[in-house]
Amino acid sequence: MKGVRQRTLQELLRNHGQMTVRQLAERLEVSEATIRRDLQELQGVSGFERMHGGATLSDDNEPPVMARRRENAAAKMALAMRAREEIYPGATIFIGSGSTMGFLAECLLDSHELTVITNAQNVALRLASAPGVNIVMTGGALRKGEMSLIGPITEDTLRQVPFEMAFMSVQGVSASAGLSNAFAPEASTDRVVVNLAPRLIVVAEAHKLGRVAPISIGPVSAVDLLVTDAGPHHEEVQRLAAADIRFVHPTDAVKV
Amino acid sequence: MKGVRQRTLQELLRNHGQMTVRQLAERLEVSEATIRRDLQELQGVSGFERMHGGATLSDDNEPPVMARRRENAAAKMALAMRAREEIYPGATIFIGSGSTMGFLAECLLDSHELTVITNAQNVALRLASAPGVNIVMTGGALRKGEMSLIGPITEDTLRQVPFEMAFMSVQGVSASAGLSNAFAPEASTDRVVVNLAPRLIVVAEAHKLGRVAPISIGPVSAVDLLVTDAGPHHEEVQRLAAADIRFVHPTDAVKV
DNA sequence: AAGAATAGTGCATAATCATGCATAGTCAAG
DNA sequence: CTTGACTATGCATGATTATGCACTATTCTT
Repeated sequence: MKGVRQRTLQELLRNHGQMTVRQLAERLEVSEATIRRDLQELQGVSGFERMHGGATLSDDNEPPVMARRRENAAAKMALAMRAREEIYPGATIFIGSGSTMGFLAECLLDSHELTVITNAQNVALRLASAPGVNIVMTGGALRKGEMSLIGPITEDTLRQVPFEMAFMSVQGVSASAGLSNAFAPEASTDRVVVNLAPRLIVVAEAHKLGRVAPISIGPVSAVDLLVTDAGPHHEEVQRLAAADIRFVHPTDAVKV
Repeated sequence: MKGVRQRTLQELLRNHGQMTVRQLAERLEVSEATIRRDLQELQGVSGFERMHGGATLSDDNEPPVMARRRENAAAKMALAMRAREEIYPGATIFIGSGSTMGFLAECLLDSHELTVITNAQNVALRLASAPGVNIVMTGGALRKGEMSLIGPITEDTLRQVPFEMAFMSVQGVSASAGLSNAFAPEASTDRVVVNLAPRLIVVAEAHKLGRVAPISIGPVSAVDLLVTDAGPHHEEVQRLAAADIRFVHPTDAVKV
């Protein structure tokens, strides 16, 4: 029954656009638990999104980075707002790609006399409506999922445009393995940023601490400030603290 | 129900343009507190703005280039479709900025093995959902109204990335004064494109023929093909024909 | 500046979710 | 057939999340 039911489920979703778990359970004459299991299995297979209460069709041409915007939005915004405090008027800063950096852009909408260099489309688009912000984009190949520009052209541009500090988010931050990312060409660009940044500020949600992605970007010692929502009891935070990394928490700053 | 409701909420806003918290609460059958929480979460996600009493679509920060999209859409699309015919599989092309170029991007969504170099955000965004199209953006300063990248960085990038043909639209095309644009920094970038393009295809609506904008971009002799919807009786068309410019009409090609 | 309307917040409750376990099918080998 | 391994499903449970209500803070109106 399973296969047939799941096929029907997708059909229903396509026709209705959105349905609650209850509706699906009634319509398909199975328990809600089963519907939930089905939805979990079909995650990512067929263009719909799971959400509390039900599921809805997802814009199929919406890049993943935009979808990730909705995940954990509050936490990301808190991190972004804390990161913003490091920026002073008149600064020239680099902002990397990722949904958290999109939130940072959001925080900067009413800045004055700020110059932002970025390789991220979502950042540039957001800031396009900020009258007081000057935007410079790096060139490069467009990585569609992330809406970021990467590759040799990006790196060349970065070397031509000096900046005072760089904000970036990464897949993994580990005291032993350093900063890491999953996708090689992107990691190469990130490495250039790490090398060029006079001051490097890494923003990482708690679950990224201790994680190690395939490609190394640089040592943790390159990090001048780590903005995270992991509490001081988090064991990776303690290891990072031992490695002399300064980190701050969204609500209160802690210097170690 | 949260997710489903929030999707509906966005739908409602898009349709009504503006709604009070109370209206939304009644329509969605939840308390006003819930609506407020929803609105807070959706802040910035889908172009609406929160305000005292409710929420309204925010179209004020819509860049002019997006607004111009709606003007004369049919004619622009016709021009874009004609321009597309010049593109062959495997080509590497440059596409400039402007709303007409946005339509050209639209036409290319299901191309295969195409590499597009562009300095226009609207073009890049549109093509981001085209699986068969490789996108390279030039770097540069973001000109917010046009959503285009201009300046020395853009020009440097252009010199580094060879392309086979360039599509651009300009403010003025005149047999005597050549190609012209209104904004100096942008014109400088355009001039580089004109110089670098092995084959230059200019797309111009009828009202641009004969017009002369303040800054010259290059001579008409640089144009390899002019795509326009002006009929052969148009007097500037006749002058251009006399200057040995090939031009084509959206529906039928005319070689002069 | 005062009053009214709207917004934000903490908390108790209700809804939804994930998971373990038992049962009922399903299929293949004997 | 029958047996046994495997899968699917429903139900119950504890955990998580969402919501409404009451209250306080803020913002608008006059």
